[in-house]
Amino acid sequence: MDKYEKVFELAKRRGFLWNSFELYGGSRGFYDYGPLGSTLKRRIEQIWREFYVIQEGFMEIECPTIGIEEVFIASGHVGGFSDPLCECINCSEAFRADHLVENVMDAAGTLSADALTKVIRDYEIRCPECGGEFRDAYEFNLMFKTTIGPGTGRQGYLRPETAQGMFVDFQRLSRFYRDKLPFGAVQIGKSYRNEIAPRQGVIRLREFTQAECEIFVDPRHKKHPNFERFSDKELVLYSQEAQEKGESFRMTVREAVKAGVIAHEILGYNLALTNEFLTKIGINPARLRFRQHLKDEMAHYAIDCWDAEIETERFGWVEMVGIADRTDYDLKAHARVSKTELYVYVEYNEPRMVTRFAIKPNMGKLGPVFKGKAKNVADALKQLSEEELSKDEIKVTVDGEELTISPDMVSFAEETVKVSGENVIPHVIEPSYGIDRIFYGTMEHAYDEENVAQKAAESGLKGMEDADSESRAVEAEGESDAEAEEETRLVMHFSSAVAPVQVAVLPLLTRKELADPAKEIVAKLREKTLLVNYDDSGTIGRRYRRNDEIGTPYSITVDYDTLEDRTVTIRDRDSMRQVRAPIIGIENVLYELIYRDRSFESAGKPFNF
RNA sequence: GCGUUGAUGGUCUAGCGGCUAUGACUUGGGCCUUCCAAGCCCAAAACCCGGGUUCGAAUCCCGGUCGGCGCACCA
Repeated sequence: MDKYEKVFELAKRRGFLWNSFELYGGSRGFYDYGPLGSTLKRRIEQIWREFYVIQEGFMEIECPTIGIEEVFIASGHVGGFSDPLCECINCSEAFRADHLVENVMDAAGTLSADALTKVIRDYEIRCPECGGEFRDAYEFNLMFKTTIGPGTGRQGYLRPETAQGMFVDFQRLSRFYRDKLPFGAVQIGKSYRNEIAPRQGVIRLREFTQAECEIFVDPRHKKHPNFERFSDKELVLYSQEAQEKGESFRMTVREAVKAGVIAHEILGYNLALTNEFLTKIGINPARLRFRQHLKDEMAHYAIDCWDAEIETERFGWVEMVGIADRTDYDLKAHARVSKTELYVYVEYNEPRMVTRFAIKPNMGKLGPVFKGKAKNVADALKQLSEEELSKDEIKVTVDGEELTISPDMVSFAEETVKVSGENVIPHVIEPSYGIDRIFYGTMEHAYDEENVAQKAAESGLKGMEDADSESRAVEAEGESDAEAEEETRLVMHFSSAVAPVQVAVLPLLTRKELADPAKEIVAKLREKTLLVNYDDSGTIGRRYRRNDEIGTPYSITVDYDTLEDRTVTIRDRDSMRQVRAPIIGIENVLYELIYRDRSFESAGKPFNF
């Protein structure tokens, strides 16, 4: 069993992840989040909100998961989010049609499926596997199609990314932020891609959750006002150059921007922010790096793009977050298709006096002469130079017809006007998070198997060595060849910021006199909105193990001393140490342990070590 | 999508033509005055789906679904 299998086994068993539609045999590319999984995922998302919405101030919006066709025509997904495929008649192997004709054609990637079919026929291209002939090439679009409304309805698509919603709402957002750059918006939600072959569990799904942020910035000033916050932060960078050598390096954000490794401050700031986020939710910083997209891998419109990748045991380095400078590509595309200008008016610090050549066609005279064409004539006149306008007979060409205009029909002059600003199409900086992958990464990086005896010795726990040697003696008597099996415990080292259960409350024995105070404590903790698990089933050791497995950071145990002095023990998951603390105020102590980084030793008097 | 390989309680697994399908862990109820799996009593729980061969199929054959791996794909 490799780590992926172990993590999945635990995830399934403990209610983190289940295959969807299992009752009916399942369907690839879909997963259910179980009770603990949903909670863990929501807590990850909530921390994301704290970063982007609360700290950065990019408000959250929510758009439909179904989009109308125009949106994806503009975004390029209708035309470009597909690949031309071609299958062999003989062996049914599928190939990229454009790859097949690459050797005989230039720009094969731009050809339609029909054109590709023709090229394949003309050049008699055969299957590289078996030499068979090919069927016609066809486009396989990765978007789920649907119909809006009854009958033939209107063509709709399930969104393949949440980003388009922010672009489509650009004008409203700009207004909301009082037309002042920079501003941004985020969206957390489901997106859909009809993957040809989903694999690797939750790494590639057909329905998945994205957390995307679109930051609209002034293209001329890509400095970050708060750059100092992270400028001295060291990141592990795997730049284009570094990839050639195959070795990543550490560098501060400031240096990286200065050296041109990272394109600009805003991108650098956002890389550091992502680093902060991933580390906070429990990604191992030693297995986290930022990889720059290679030139041919980057979208043609992007200036620079970095993926936050984490190392997993089975899949190697996996992309978790993409952080790109998408320039003005998206806004321009939507402007073109919607025939609406999308820009922000940016005022100058000082109004500028601009001298320009102004042409004023005299519509009162042009109108009667040219009737319906007058407007076009006026437009044509505006294109002329001063020299051409100074002639006795001015000639313009309208709809292929050469017309002569007398000089009194148009006036022109140099004029000086005050210009106080200009229209700017913002550039978009986009951090885009794959929540499901991050969820898996959090699980894998939290997963650990520990030798209990060793752990107990490290933490200086009393009484456990005895128990251990006793059991060994029993085994040795029973079976001569039995190796003294070392006890291991499965433990999820979730950060208490994301742990789906924060405190377990355990009566030492299932007896009313212990259960009552335990339930009292549960109520107090819940009042502090802590996530509490009450568990009275099985021996105390078993319950500690159970909670280790789901990553509960703290366990409170009620024993018979509790009845004497109203104190309980608090156990720390990672060290397995315990302290004794009074029930009064226990909810505040736990709250501080979880949210205020209070040290465990300060929570009470040492117990059993 | 192609090839390959697998699918047995919640989990891992034995069985590979023949009565009520193996075992472990887990789980539920109870016992237990004391803190880190394997204490005691009791209980619950499985042959992926559909066809075929056969007197008889978890077991053999075919198809499907799902999982692993390889190829292809991954805006």
